[in-house]
Amino acid sequence: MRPKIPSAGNVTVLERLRDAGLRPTRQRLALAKLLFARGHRHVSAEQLFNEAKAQRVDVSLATVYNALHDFTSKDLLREISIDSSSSYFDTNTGDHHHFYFEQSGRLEDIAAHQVSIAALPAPPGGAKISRVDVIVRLKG
Amino acid sequence: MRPKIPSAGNVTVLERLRDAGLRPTRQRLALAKLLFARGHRHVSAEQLFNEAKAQRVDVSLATVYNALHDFTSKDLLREISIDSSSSYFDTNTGDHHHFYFEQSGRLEDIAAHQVSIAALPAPPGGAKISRVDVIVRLKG
DNA sequence: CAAGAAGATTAGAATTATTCTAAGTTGTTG
DNA sequence: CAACAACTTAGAATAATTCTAATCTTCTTG
Ligand SMILES: [Mn+2]
Ligand SMILES: [Mn+2]
Ligand SMILES: [Zn+2]
Ligand SMILES: [Zn+2]
Repeated sequence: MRPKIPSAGNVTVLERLRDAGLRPTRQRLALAKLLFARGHRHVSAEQLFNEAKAQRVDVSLATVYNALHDFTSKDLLREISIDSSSSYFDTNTGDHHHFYFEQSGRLEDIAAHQVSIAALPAPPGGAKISRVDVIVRLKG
Repeated sequence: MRPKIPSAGNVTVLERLRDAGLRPTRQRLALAKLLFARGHRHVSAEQLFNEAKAQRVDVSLATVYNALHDFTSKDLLREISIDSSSSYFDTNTGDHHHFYFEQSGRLEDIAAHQVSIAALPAPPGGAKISRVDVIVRLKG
């Protein structure tokens, strides 16, 4: 069913998982392929689960959640909470910002260099900044 | 138990509700007082519910949610979703931004004038900006 | 003031995203 | 290959939020 020697398309994904210290299981490979195959994406757990089902990838919802969190903790993904109804996972882990289409719930990247935050007050109590998120909410 | 003629402290809150087109019920008055009595706040539904209980204000959790959403729809509050675990309601509805203490989950205001966003790309498809949120996440 | 209507409250059930549990399976390493 | 840790999973559990439908309150009008 699945090759011992990974087929071409899997190689990069497999290495990516190994480099991150994650075992390249069938489930993780399939999910990583869906996530990283082409371009950057913003997906919810439910969305990814449905994509997997559509492609006959047999994986449980618990595993989708586990994988998303594992990938996030290894910096292969970034978790975004904008809409209280569910989290999004962003395959773009670099420095960037977002347009948020309020009516559809869709996210679109804004390259970091397109936004310039000229001034920011010093964090209280000498705290360290872990990241600055700019969310441009769009109506209609 | 409760005065027919509102006591001094209630007057402003009562007017605020009426001006917003909301009936000043006992529950809304009590919650509005907790919310707006002093300074700006960022509270969750559960937090507000607990404060009400602590002050012997008899109000159901459903009413707390109803009031928070009613107030939000009348622009007396703003809803913020940062942490996927629950929503915050912000009594500061003016233009401003936030520090977010990742470990405690606390929010602190940053005055709008303290942040300057020099450049922003035009929204795709001619969409209109409804608001720009800057969230400075603080670790530790 | 006395309806009556519109609006608000509420207990408790329902919903839903997410997490947990515990048992079985698989990947890695020597 | 053996042994162990890591992973997957069905299904139960959790927790924030919403819904339902019955009961109150507030407001308006005569
Ligand atoms: Mn999470
Ligand atoms: Mn809401
Ligand atoms: Zn992104
Ligand atoms: Zn605020």
